Amino acid sequence: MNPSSTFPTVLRELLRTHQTFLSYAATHVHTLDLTLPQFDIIITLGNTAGMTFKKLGEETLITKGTLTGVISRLEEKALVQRVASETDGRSQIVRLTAEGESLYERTFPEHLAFIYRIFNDYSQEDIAILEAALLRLRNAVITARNQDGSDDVI
Amino acid sequence: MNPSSTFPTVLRELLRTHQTFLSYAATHVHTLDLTLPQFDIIITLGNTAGMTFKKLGEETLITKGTLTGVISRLEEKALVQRVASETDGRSQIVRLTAEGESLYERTFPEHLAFIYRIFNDYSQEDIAILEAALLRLRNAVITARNQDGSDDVI
DNA sequence: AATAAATAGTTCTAATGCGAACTAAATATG
DNA sequence: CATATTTAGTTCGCATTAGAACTATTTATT
Repeated sequence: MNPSSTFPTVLRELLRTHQTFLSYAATHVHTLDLTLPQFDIIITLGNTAGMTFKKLGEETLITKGTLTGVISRLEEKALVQRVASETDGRSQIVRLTAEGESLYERTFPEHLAFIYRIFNDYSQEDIAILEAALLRLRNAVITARNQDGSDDVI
Repeated sequence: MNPSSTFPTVLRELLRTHQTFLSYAATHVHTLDLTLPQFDIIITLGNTAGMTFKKLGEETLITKGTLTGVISRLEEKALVQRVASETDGRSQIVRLTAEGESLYERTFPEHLAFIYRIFNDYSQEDIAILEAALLRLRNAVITARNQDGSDDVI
């Protein structure tokens, strides 16, 4: 339809929106001297007793290879700590230190307020529409992927 | 609403959808021995007489610092070339080599077909709704950013 | 014209990001 | 029980990614 667009327009819009949002979120997080993935870990661990790398990766969408490095840097900042799992010798539990908890308590509310400012003009229904549109697109991608001649349908 | 979610749910969904789409697109592009940004450059330059780094960055959403490296790797693969601009001594024109053109001609249609498979079940109206939802979100982020006590409203 | 400010690319640093290979531990299977 | 397979994290290689500092050139200002 639009010969000048490289990806179909709607997908380019997805990338653009994603990028704009990340850049917005980063402006707040960087004031805390943290990267976006690092802060994502902090708020994911907030109000929990900690979780395994596997669970943490699933929650934050960070792959395990990357996660090792992110956690190590947070450990150097003394915001999280690794604890060996008592039930599974392979597992490490990651949890906030006292300092990490304190950071979380102090910054999460303002972060949430910062993010929610985006939705000032949204009604509950507007948000539902947006979320449904995104979910549908994601499911459409998954469907396309699974039709890709491969049999690994999960 | 959902206390276990770190970012508001809808934004987490944006990240998830974005990631799922990129991963899908990459499965095709990697068969060409190219990264996603590299292929993005190829298809952006396809059917053009080339463009400056600045324009190319705007089209592909790749920042200039990153772009230098991506273009250099494509140049090593002999798919693009840098040509000094005749009108502006600061500018470089990037354009496809004959080999790059050939790659583009050969792979772009199949890439498009691969991508369009996502929208198999979408009507034109569905796509319009999705695009409008994404655009609205992006504009909402931009609005929030510009209200951030800063005056740099563009 | 001379200087100041803006622009185009490059270079650099630190941190993801993905995928593959690797180690150690747990589970499945015989 | 012994072996094979799976799983959890780590490590490594390569390529982005953003952002800041830098160079060369162009445009604005006076």
